[in-house]
Amino acid sequence: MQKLTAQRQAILDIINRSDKHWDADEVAFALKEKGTGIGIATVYRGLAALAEQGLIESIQLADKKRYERADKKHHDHLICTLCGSIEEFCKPEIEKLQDLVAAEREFHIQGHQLLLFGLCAGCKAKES
Amino acid sequence: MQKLTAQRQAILDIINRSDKHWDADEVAFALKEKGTGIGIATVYRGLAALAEQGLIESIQLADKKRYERADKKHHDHLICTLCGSIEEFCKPEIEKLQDLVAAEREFHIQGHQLLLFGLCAGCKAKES
DNA sequence: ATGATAGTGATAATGATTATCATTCGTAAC
DNA sequence: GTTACGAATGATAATCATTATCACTATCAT
Repeated sequence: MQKLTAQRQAILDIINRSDKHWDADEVAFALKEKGTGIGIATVYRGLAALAEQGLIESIQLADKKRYERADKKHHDHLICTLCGSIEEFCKPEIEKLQDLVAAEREFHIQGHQLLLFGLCAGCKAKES
Repeated sequence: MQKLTAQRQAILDIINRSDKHWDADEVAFALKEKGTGIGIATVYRGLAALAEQGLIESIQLADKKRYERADKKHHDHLICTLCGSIEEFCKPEIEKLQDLVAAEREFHIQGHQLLLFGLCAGCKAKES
């Protein structure tokens, strides 16, 4: 019942063209620049729909949601508390341990989110 | 420079008396019930101050922040997407792997947050 | 006492997100 | 082809957690 309309394809296209982690405003701005102006409410609905269909990934930060391409390996995020940059990492061993924990509790995992906060290499250097 | 005022002690007392994960409104309501009415802005400031001092722990959920006692072992959370219940778990092995990842990237970890979403045992049973 | 500093509380403001609602699109049935 | 229905759109209002403002108060050191 969820449709992949022209607007949603435009949103998907924007997100698939880069490795950025986009928020709704950035997507709306990029669309405006491309000439494809889309109402901000439609951008929000489109992002939610695309994420629900698994066509994009979402991560929930403290202040807002961000979206990224889904066509890459699952990964988690390192977030620099100084410059706001977002790095990605992949540790299947962590996921295995998560599954173990869930099994012990008879908990059925639908998803997870692991965020590491701190200073990226660049900001760490500047700090000293 | 951060002071532990009477209001903040009242907030701390509320949180230390249970294993709940409190949001600001719940704390304000509990204080009102206790007869210690405190302005909502003061509750927010108090929670932030106490968390900064390490006297309570905070976890950032999608919609709001919640606070809990700090006087127990570090742990992460299992969140039921149906009933909203929050369970806790502890897996030091996961933390070790996180440190490993950070070391590889020359990233300096200040904190982390691991949330597992899914169905708790109770809701899983009801689902079938 | 006198500042200096931080905290308080009522309330306004912020900012991301969601709801509303009239209109439009796409498709399936007639 | 026209009709009908469900979903989507877009402008805008509303929501809701949180933060800022500001006048006032408490605390503490000189």
